[in-house]
Amino acid sequence: MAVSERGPRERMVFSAAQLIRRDGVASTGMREVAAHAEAPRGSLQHYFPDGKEQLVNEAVGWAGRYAGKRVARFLAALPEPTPSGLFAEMVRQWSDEYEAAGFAGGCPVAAATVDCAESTASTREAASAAFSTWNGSVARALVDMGVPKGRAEALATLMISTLEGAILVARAERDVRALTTVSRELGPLLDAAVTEVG
Amino acid sequence: MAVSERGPRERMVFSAAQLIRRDGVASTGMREVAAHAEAPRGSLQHYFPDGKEQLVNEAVGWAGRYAGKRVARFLAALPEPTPSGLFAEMVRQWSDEYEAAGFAGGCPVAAATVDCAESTASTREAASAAFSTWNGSVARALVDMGVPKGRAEALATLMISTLEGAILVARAERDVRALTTVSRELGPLLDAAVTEVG
DNA sequence: CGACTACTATGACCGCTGTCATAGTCACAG
DNA sequence: CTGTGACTATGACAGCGGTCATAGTAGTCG
Repeated sequence: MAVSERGPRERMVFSAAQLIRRDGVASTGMREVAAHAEAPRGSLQHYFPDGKEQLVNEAVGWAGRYAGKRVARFLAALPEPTPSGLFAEMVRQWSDEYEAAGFAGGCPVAAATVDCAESTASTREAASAAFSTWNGSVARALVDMGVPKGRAEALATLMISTLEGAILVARAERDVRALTTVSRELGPLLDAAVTEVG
Repeated sequence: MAVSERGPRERMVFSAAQLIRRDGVASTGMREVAAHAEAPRGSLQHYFPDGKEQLVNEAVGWAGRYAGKRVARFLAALPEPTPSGLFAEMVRQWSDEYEAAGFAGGCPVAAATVDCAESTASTREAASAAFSTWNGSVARALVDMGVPKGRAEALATLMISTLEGAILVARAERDVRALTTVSRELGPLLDAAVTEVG
């Protein structure tokens, strides 16, 4: 974790995302974020004058953009891109992390949704935007593989929903079983969407 | 919400589940639970001597058993039980609630996992047990429909993961789109598991 | 009656939270 | 030098969190 790179502001956003994904929004303190980012406490009110809400929203936005960009990298890593291959990569990112580093963290967007959907409108909107960004990336990738546009949007939603749920179950069970299972079971359905046209 | 029925202890567990699913574990106060259950504050330490942790764990356990029992009721409501029909009912429970009462609440087990998986071991175990109970119910139903046992377990995990994720996305977007989408897209795959054998 | 248990009722405590106020440092412009 | 902006550094504050201590009531058993 190259925390020392980049400016203190970005470090704090990044640290916030990390801590939120581990402990949830409510249990993550501002002081804790500053300490984790090795940033001065006073910088919090300087860079984030709207307080915790602003910091959390930026962390969620960052996570959404990160997930979107990952899709492109997954595609590049695949010898020949297929929907099931993409989904397997998306899932593998998580199972790899869990097996290598333990089940400490989940998805920060999910955490923000659970903790803030009803209490903090702006954060709910940030989470919605994050899912939308991510969904767009995945759908675009599917279209490039030959899936019709409307169907691609639907399958992207299915992939993201299933992945999010499997992350949740895996973390509760401290076992990657759910992740490997959904990857295996969903694969054929996804590939069928491209072959059925050709 | 027939809160006044049953004893105060059960009411508090029930109220805890309701508040947790709306605001998350960390943002739900003990005093708030007592007030919501119209129970005396002093009863908290009487019925739950191990404090919040115990109350949360019981709420999670209650939710798991509730979800398990719902499966049987869904089956009874179906003219002829099919995997896709069961999944559609499970999803519909949520989309109906969201359309009728708004997007205030998510799944309490998901909330407990997000907020406590890393911080509170016993709650993580309770969540794991809840998922296991639920998974068992769904898998058993699939077996009764003619799905081979091993496959039934896997499909149950897929159904639950997908549903949990779709709940999350729907709540963030304040739109049942994700729910209806996954129900439609996953249906054929689920039914294929029973017909492919016969 | 007394005793004992189940449950209720409050008040106090400490720790932590997000936020604000104030003052300080530092680099650089005029 | 003065000043001006960006950033840092603390201290204080009010509010709320879960928990403990203590005392009270109600009902029941012996």
